[in-house]
Order: sequence, then C-alpha cells, then structure tokens
Amino acid sequence: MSEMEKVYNPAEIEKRIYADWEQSGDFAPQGDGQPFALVIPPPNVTGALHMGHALDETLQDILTRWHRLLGDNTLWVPGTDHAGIATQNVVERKFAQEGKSRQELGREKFIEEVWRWKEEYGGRITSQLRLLGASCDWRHERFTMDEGCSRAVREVFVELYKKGLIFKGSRIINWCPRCHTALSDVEVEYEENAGKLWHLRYHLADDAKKYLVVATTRPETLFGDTAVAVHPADERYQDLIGKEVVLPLTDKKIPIIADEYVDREFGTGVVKITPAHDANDYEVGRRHKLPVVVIMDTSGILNENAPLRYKGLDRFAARELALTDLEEKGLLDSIQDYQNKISKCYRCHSVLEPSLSPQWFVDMPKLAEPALAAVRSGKIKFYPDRWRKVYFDWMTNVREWCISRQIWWGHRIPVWYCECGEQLCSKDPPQKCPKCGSDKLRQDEDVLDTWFSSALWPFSTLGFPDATDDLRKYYPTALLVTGYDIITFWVSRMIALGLEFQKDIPFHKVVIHGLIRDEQGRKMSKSTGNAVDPVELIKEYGADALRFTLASMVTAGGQDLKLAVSKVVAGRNFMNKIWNVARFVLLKLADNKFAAEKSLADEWILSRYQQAIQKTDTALHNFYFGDMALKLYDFVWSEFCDWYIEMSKLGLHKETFLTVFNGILRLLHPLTPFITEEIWAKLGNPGKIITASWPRVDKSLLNPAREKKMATVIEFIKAVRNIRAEMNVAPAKKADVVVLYSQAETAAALSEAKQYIQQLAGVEKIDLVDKLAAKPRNAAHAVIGGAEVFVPLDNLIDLQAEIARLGKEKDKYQAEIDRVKRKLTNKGFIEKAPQEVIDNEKAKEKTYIEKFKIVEGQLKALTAD
RNA sequence: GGGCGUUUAGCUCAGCGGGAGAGCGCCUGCCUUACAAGCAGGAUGUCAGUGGUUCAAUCCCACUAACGCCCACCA
Repeated sequence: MSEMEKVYNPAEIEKRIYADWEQSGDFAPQGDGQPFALVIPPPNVTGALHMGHALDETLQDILTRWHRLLGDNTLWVPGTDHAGIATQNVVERKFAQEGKSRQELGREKFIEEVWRWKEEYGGRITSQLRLLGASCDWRHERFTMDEGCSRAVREVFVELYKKGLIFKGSRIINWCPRCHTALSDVEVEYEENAGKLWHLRYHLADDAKKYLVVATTRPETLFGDTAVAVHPADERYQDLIGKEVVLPLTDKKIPIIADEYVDREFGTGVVKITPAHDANDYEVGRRHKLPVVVIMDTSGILNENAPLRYKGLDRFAARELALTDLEEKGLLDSIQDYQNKISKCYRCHSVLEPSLSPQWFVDMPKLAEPALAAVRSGKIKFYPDRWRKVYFDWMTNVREWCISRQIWWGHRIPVWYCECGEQLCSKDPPQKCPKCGSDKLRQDEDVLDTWFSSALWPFSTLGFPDATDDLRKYYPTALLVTGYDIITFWVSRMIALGLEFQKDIPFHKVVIHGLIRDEQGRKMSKSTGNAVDPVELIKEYGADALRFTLASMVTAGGQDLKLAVSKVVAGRNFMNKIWNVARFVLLKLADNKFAAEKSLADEWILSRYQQAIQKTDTALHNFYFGDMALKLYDFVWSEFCDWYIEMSKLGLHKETFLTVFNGILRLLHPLTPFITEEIWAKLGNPGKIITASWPRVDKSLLNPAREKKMATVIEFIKAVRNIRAEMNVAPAKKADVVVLYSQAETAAALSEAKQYIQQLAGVEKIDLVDKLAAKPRNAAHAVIGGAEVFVPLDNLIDLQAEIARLGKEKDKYQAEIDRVKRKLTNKGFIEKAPQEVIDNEKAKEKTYIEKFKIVEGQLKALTAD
C-alpha cells in the first residue's frame, strides 16, 4: 500500500503504466484458455489518430481486455496499411513543395523516398494507439507491404489469376485526373450538385434547317460523340432513325440510332452518345458498333480529337468555351437548372472522369455466393443485425472489382509481358518467356488497390501463405469491430477472400458502430475544421476519460455519435471520482480500524455488486458498450459512493469493502485500464489487474430482503433531507425526528439504520412510535412507505411554505390515485390483465390512498391553526 | 428511383407494452475532514402528428411530416 497523489494526473500515470505493460509482455497471448483473436482494422500508415480510430480501438481494446480477464488466450494483432493513393499523395505533395515531381525522381527513387517517409512517420499512428491504451501484441505488428503480406498478396493474385477470377479487360472505369489512376466503384463519392442541363441543337446533315435538341450536363464531351440516340418506339423521331446529324462546332457527321436505353420522358428524348466518356454510352456504343473517340488525356485535358481551338484546354475550361461557341453559333437551344450528382475521388475530391481503359479486375460476382451464404446461414453475425442488409444488398449486386491503380506505391501486379505478346502471371519474377524463350520481360506498371491487401489481413497477418501455428490456432478470428462505412470496402472482401483461401470465414462476429460526428452532427473533417483531435483530448483529460466517454456514447442501435468536449469532461470527472474514492479507501485502510461484522450497508452493497457484475456481463456479451459504461457509472457513483461509502464512515467492514472495490476496478478495467491498474497497485493487490481474473457472480450474496430494507432507509433519509432543504434548515443544525409507523417492517429498518440516519440526514434524536397522543405541532411532515415522518422545526417553520409543499404532495397522490382507479374500474383490465399486474395496481392504490389521507390530515391540522 | 435510420426535459441522448430517465445546463443551499472535477435539494416533458391493434401504447402496426445516411448507369 502506498500514498496517492491528491490530484488525479492521468498523463503521468498512463505513460508509466503503458510502458510497464508493454515491457512486461502483458499484451502477449497467455495461458491455454480458449483462443480469442481479433485483427485491428489497419489504420493508414501515413495517418494520425482521429476520433474514428479512437472509437474503433477503444471498443476492441475493451473486448480484448475483457477476454484476457476471462482467461482466454487473447491475441490482438495490430498493424498499419500502406494506403496506396493516400500515402503517395502525401509524399508527392512534400516533393511538390520542393518543386520536384515524382516523374522527375523516377519510379524507383520515388518508392525509396516513400519508404523513407514511412520509416520516419509510420510510427506516429502506432504510438498514438499506445497513448490510447490499446493492448495489442506489438510483437505481432504487421504492415500491409511487409515481406509476409506481400507474399500473401502475390499468392492470392496468382491463384485467382489461374482460376480466371482475376483478369484484365477494357472497361469504363472511374478515373481520377488528379491522382492519375483508376478507382473502384466504392472509392467514388457522390456529391449533390446544382448544375445545368444544356439543350444543344444538332442539325440534320441532309437538311440544315432542321435540328434535334439534345440535353446534356457535360457539353464539353460532345467532341467524343459518335451518335445521337432516340428510343426505337418514339413516334417523334421515327423518320429520323438512320439519318445523320452534324456534330456541333465540328463538321463531323454522326448517325441517329435507336436504342432502348433512351428514356422518352427525359429531356427531349434524344441522347448524345459518347462511348469513351460514359459507362452507359459505352454499352450503347458496343451494341451499335460505334467508334470510340477519346477526347481527353489522363489529366482531363482535351486532346487532338477535339478541334484545335480546344486542344490543351482543361475539361472545365473547355466546357466554358464550348458554351460560348455554341451560343454564338445559335446552337444553344436553352438552359435548365438541374440537380444531379457528380462523382468525386474519395482521396482528393477531384471530379472523376469516367474513362475507357484497360484494367485488372476481380470477378467478385463469382466470389459473392459463398460470402453471402456465410452471413445468410448465421455463421457470421452482424451486431446490430440490421447491417446484414447493407452487406446483402451490396454483395448481391456486386460488380467486377477494379484492382489496378496507376500509381507507384503499392503491391506491383505480378504479371509480366513478353515482347512476343505473352502474358505471364507468377509469384516470382520469371527469367524467360516459356513461349518464345526471350528474357526481355516487362512487368506490369500498375499496383494493386490498397484494399486488396486489406482483404487478406485476417490470414496474411497470421502467417499465410505458410501454414503457421498462429493460423491454425487463431483463424477464424473471433470478431471484427468497425464503422458501417467500410462494410463494402473491407468487411465484404475479407469474407469473400477468406472463404476462398482459407475455406473458412475470417471472423465470427462483425460489430458495427456509428460514426463520430461533431456537436452539430456534421462529419468531422480536417477541411471543415471541426475535427476534434483525440490526442489533444488525451493530453487534456486522459485516455481513460476519453475511452469511457466514447464507450458510453455507443448505443445498441449503432447510431452516429455526436461528440462534445463537455462529455469528455464528464468522463474525466468520473475518473476523478474513482481516484478520490481510492484515496478514501487508502486512508481508511491506514486507520486500521474495522468493523467486526457485516452491517446492513455491507450486505446491501454486496448484493448490488452481484447485480452490477451481471449487468456488465450482459452488456458485454451483446456489445452494448454504452450500457456497460452507464451501468457501471451509476453503480460506482450513485450506489457505492453516495450510499455505501457514506455509511461505511461509521464503521467499515474491511473484507466487504475490498471485495466490492477490487471488483469495481476489474469491471472497469476494460473501459479505463490505466486508472484501474494504478489503483490496483496502490491497494497492494498481488500481480497486475490486466492479467487478473474477471469477477463472477456469487448468487449467495444476492439479498433482496436487505435491498428492500435499504430502500426504506434511503427513502426515509431523502424525505428528511428534502424537508430540511425545502424548509431552509441550516445544514449544521441537527434535527429531531418523530416517526409514526404503521408497519413494523419499516420501524425495524429505521431502527437498525439509526446511525446511518443520524449521519446522513442530520438527525440527532429519532423517536419510533406506533401511536401518538397528539401530532407534533409546528413540524414539517412527510410520508414514506409504512410511516409518517415529523420534523419539529421550532419557530423556524414557515407555515405557508409547509402548506404549499404539502399541497403539492397531495395533488401528486391524487393524480396517482385517479390513474390507478381508472385502471381498476376498467372491466377489461380486471378480466384480461395478468393477476400479478392487477395485484400490483391494487397495492399501489392502497398505499397512495394511505399517503393521501395522511397528507390531507396534516394539511387540515395546519390550516386549522 | 430503391433502402435504412432518427424525431423523448433548454442541449446530447438512454429506455421500448403496465407508475417518463441520465449526463450537461438551470435554480436553491453547502468548502459535511475521498472528491467544489464535489455534496444535498429542486424545477422542466401534449415521449413529432394522425389513425389502428390491445384491458393497457413513449414502446407494436399503418400512414403523414421533418431531418439525416446509404445504394442505383437516367443523359
């Protein structure tokens, strides 16, 4: 046992304790308990800890620490993601500041620089996770581009290639003209846009006086038009199908075709077809064997396929110029306001350009069925269950997954091309072409989507492609905790690839939580400037406070969480409360004066404590983190501190006291690991709390009779306190109380609790009587279950105030009586409600009437004076 | 166009068939020797609206409204 600082200082405690855990190997799996593994959703190596991570990691750490206390063989694998585009962007930006481009550096040199950057800054996020208290096994730490993960990536790629589940093909993909790469469908963000719908005139080739009006949101793409289309059954245009129009601003002639794709109701029912720059148009073009004219380069700059005047212009400048030109030539028919959605890059928010290009794809539709079945059958469960639907919807309509990226930082595609045209896919670089024998092989320039390696994370981190002990022991992992925003990005792909390569699910449970938002409910982002930095909060209030606060906001329904600093303050205040009650414990232990036997309060708190264990267990089993936090908050503050500790000041039973307090520390440990570890040591407990054992419910300590007795005592103390406060009795002034009881039970409880009452209600003398010759005069009055309470107030009583107070009380009882009476006189209720409910209502009626009469009597007595 | 969610005290949110709750804020009184980051007491709600089911609805069902999110190739 040792001294405790008067002031709770989380910064010092947390740093020291974490270092000790890590150095002592407390995070490593221990014992021969049931394996419990989880893999961390790898944060971006370039990143800094944000609130989303803080929440994710807190929840996972709660589960990890809980299972460790339960005695499971617990492994939490940490790691970071190379985050291809994001990292490359960051490093490129750094070079741009020095006036250098990655092209100048060259691929090899650039990648070297990214690695150097990663070595320098990659530790930031993991050190921030340590600040938070994450009890991951750092000796298992992995990086998506480390040797093992890279081998796993090549293995998976080659196997899928062999099975035809990975292939190369030309498609219209989402192209980011700023990042210069293709993106997958889920990497596109859609944004509402107040745009225009421009109506353009396309004149008929054989009759310059006539024209068709074509509606478009993207006039600059008209140079890539290779047809205009109408609906085959559209009466308006029957005679025009097969004819030609002149493409505005050019002298090109393009056909008028008929295709079902066209919606007759929309605009004029005439659509320009631009196969190279629109996915739908591309399909139409294929059906009609239209030429594909690409009019932009990879930066969105118009190329030689546009008229000379436009060549070299950015797509947005080209739009402006085209509109001016069209207007001038009288080809701009009309302009409408038009609300549509534009697609943007999820990394740099540039407007994407749908572009035709050769890319690599994973045949997700083929991998989807087993992945769907695993969830449908309940093998994998979602918490809350409703998120299954998002998974099903996405997986059922899943499309080919574009996995090639035209950047440099990432896993290079393990495919080589020979000058003879042969395409070789191999885990290791091939020396010669097996077909022509040439050694002039060129590796594919592209790298893989970052999410490709993330999808392998549950087994690549455990040793795949080798058949390791870890893989055998910990796969499938226990569960995954993540926000709903990456169900499509990550969860679905892990399930699909896990099943394909391990023939088993990657995890049994998927725990989905809401997203952190600011006080107004807006998404937190750097650009909005509303992001709250968890590291700052930890510095100011401590990791325990932040963890407690985050966990307490997680609801069973998985709603988004609005974070306000005031909530973290409340969390910190709770830590402070725990800190101070620990100081009180130490003081009392140092006094070395203990009660010989358990008191009413002891038996009461032991019973309440069993229920606290039960509630905590239930909450954790269901992943109701908020419930867990709030139930413990309530038990510790409102029951243990407010009542038990206060009562124990009269005489403390050491064993009870320590049982409950040490139990509280262990129940809280998953939520607030640092403070509980610190106090655990200060109390002189053996070992560390991180490797202690989880409290078990001892049913023999449940004691409903004592709880009922305490309830009476608490009701009484509150009644007296209320009188004192309302009647302005000076806090220091002791009062005498007369209790006229009608139930022996109540009298017994109050008699047993006499000392508590004196201590907590400021009472000196307490008279328990079952008869009263005359009711005390000049006394404030209250009624509790089974007794009437009089607090004589000498001259202090304000008669009018007391009358008002009692009148209010009388009205309250009257309302209750009315309500209960309505029920009891309802024939349907008496006939159909369960007997238990009816009895309950009858009992209520009786006590309310009793109380009402007492108050009424008292009121009459006062007003008669 | 589909789907999901939310609407409860001034604010943030729990509760989800039988007496409306918490934290913060507010009012009153207290430095009571663990804690003023605290203690004690108090005020505050047509539980979004309308209908239905039920003996009984904040809770279940239907519709309506407002707000928010996700998905979808309508130029």
